[in-house]
Amino acid sequence: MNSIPKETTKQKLIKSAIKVFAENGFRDATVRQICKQAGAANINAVNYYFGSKEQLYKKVLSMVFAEYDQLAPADSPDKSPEEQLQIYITTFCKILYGEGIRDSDTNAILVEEFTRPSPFLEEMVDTFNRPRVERLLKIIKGLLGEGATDDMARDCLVSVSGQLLYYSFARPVFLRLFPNYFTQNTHQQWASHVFKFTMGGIEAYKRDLETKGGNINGN
Amino acid sequence: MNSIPKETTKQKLIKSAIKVFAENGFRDATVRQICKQAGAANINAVNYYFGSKEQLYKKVLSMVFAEYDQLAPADSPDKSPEEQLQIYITTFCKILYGEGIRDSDTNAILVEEFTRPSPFLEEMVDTFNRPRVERLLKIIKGLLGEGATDDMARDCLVSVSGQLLYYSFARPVFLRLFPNYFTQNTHQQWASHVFKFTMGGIEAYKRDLETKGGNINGN
DNA sequence: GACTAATTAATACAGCCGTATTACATATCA
DNA sequence: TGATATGTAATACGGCTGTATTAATTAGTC
Repeated sequence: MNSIPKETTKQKLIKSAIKVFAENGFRDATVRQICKQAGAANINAVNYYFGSKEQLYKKVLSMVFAEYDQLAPADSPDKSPEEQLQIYITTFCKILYGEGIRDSDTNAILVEEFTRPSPFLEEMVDTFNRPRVERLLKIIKGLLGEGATDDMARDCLVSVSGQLLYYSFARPVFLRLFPNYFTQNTHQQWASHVFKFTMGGIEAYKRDLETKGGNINGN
Repeated sequence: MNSIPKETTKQKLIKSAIKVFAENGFRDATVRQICKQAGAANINAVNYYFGSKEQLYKKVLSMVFAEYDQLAPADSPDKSPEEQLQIYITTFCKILYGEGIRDSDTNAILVEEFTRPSPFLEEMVDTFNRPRVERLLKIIKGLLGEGATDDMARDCLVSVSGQLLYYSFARPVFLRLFPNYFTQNTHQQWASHVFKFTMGGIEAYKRDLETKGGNINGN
């Protein structure tokens, strides 16, 4: 009894759905394809277990976001802002590009959702992204030091996010330009570059703040 | 005679196609929608003038890339590397986010192509992106100074591109996090931030190169 | 005007889509 | 065992897709 934790049809469907949604996006993925890839499951399986294609997608989406959330860096208020930033960047690179900067299905779903959002995105952003963003904003503001404005911190945050997400979004183009990159570089290397580069960018603001004193016109 | 430069049906179809492809992507755009939006044009119009939906898309794509290429910053070898970088960043921000950081149809098509490439992307990259990338690589290498490796320049290039492209890719998420941003900020402000931040990042490498001397292990 | 080419319009068609319906098989448990 | 819930399978349906075909209309040229 309880011999093999046999994978249920429902689980197989979700697994298959992640793959098919990743490859084709929500609109172009078909329930027939999902059922077929899930094994012997009949065309009707998606509607039987999830009600509709849309509800299955919502299920998959929340799982993907939750998975990312679980991997997100833990809060470590005892460490210095610099260390916290480093942890943040490193962890994020590992999440996105871990195991040899590979294509990941969950990543593809997130990219699709970012660029062509479904009605569920806003809810996901509020639940998962916002808390992390606010934490990172605080870290960056701490690094900028006295006189730093919220706008400065936000711009620097975008600079960090842009660097971190670049390969997620522009991989095909980048691969055409630098075909060997992913065979020769690891996500750790990229993390260490982003950290160094970002600290340099923040330093530039700090120097400005120090020389200009309380000057309010940052830009 | 020659009174009004009346817009031909073909032109109207292309205009309409840009809009519909931008809104729905190649796969989900329908020729019926394109023809309808082009005015009185019949369902058959796309096939009559372009042969197929795919060939119309290819036409649109090459026009979009060509338009971007035309707007790209001109080479200015008389200027300092720093000025050249600034021109590059400023011009690019204007291309992507000009006229008040708005959504642009051509931009949406490019994003779709970047994240879910069609068979035509590689050709486009070779023709349009590669020359600009190589030019920017040289500028960055010049800024990094002696001892800079190609890999360093490439990483810095990605840092710049990531910052420049962020809003193109992640606009919906960003808007949810900072709803007022685009009403209060201009592309010039973003350009000046990216330039400052990037120069800081490059400075960080320079400092390393100077203190470490000929040390080959950059990271 | 008359003939021809170019364009526009109206349908037709096969194919795929998500979903609903119905029938069948297999567990569950009194 | 037999009744009942649960899962699986086969098929049907209306709707939309890209494209092809055919007919009607317009523009251009002698």
